[in-house]
Amino acid sequence: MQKAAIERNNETLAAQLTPVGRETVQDRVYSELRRALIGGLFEPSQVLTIRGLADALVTSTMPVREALGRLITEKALEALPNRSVRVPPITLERIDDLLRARSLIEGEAIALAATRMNPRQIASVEAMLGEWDEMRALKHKKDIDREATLNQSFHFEIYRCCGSAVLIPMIESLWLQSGPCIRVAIYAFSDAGEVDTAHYHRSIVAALARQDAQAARKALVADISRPFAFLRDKLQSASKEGLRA
Amino acid sequence: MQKAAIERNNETLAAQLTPVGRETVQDRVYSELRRALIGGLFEPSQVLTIRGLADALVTSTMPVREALGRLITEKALEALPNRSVRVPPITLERIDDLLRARSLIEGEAIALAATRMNPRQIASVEAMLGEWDEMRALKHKKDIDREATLNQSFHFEIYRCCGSAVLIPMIESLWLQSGPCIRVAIYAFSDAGEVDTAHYHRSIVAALARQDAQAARKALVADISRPFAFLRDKLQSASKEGLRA
DNA sequence: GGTTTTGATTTGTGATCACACTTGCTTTGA
DNA sequence: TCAAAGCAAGTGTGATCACAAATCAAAACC
Repeated sequence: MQKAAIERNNETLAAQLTPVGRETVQDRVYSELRRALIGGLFEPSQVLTIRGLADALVTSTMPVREALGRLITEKALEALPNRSVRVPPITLERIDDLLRARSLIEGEAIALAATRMNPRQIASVEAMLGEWDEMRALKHKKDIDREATLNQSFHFEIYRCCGSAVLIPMIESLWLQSGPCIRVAIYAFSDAGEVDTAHYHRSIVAALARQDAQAARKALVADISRPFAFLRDKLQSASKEGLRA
Repeated sequence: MQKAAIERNNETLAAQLTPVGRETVQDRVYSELRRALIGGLFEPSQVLTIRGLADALVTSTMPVREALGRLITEKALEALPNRSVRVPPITLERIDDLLRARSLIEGEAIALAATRMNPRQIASVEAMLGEWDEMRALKHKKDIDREATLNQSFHFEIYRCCGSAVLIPMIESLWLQSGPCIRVAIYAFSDAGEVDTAHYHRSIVAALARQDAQAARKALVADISRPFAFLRDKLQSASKEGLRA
């Protein structure tokens, strides 16, 4: 009965070894596709094939088809009547629709978070703000991927504080759906000249710091509206071009 | 070159034959599981196995596992660390969380619908109200399944008018998540004596008829709050019981 | 020459198998 | 007597195969 000794031994082992995790291949495929979608690696209307992705990800078709199915149910991808799957095309209605839904739900999440964040959590997002300036000062823009990742962390760090296990997955789904749209807007942005994204984030943090839920909601809506509005204008003028041609 | 003749022939055929559809087995499994979930055929915390469901549905495991994966991503089911899957258990926090999300999103949807419904659509949901009374008068209650189905049709008939392709799938996901909870509340309801659900629906329709978005939202929130509040009380007293025992 | 038909290739779907992990029970050993 | 080891049934995951539907290109046809 050396129970205590064994227990102690296990503890030292646990301290030395790093957990190897139990992620399935399907989970990795799913995460990777999510990352690609939010990061805008796929273009709107692009068709994806199971075997093509399986080859690219160096797995068999099985994990890929299940991951695709999951992405289709959360509307991150679209199943065509041909049974092929593509990333949803951009339309004016869809842009307005996504913006409205995001304003509603992310606005609610941040309003909740504003009343629940403790000083520790506020300091954490404030620190991200600083990290941001740093990156922005170092290399003046063009590191779009890094900036997008940081932006995502910033938002979800806040949303996590809303304490709702129901709202957060919905927000993730919305980001997944708007990812491809946003990305084309961002690229157009960086060509059209820099914009002051930092300003919006600063006013969000300020509102959170003084627990002003309505101000936080307002600042957030302004923040997420910007790329959508830009994309909207771009699409409208493009459709006018098309009409003229 | 009898193109026109062939075309005409095809048209007459199309008029005589009813479309057989192209639904896959996986789609049918998914729909069936959705129906079961919303209808409350599965109990909260119940564990589901792939092979068990495949046997019950008389298919192979393949369509079932893909359908389960989809239901897990929309939080209608829950993946345990053991890799087994169960319908999510009911907790107080989850009840409040679901009610808040549903009030927010379905409230927004009905507010949008209120400004967009045409007389034809309003007449349609009004007719459902009548159908309801009819059923209710014929066999006084106890036909819970029929009533739940009618309730679902009533709500989604309205939501469809909001014109948002983004909000509606989210609402479906929320119904899927709250299905098992609601069902235990409904059963408890029908034991605890009848309640006037018709009253709420009537005031919803009245608000819609006069295009009063805020009144519609308020009436809807009152409607969906009722079973949640009931369940909440039931759970609280039960936990007190458990504490005492 | 333009349209239809045919055939080859690609793709999604469902079934089945192999393997690893979990779980519950029995057996073993102190 | 009771905890630990061992065993057996059950379960999820990934790979592979068979098949039907879709796609595309060349060939045949009027």
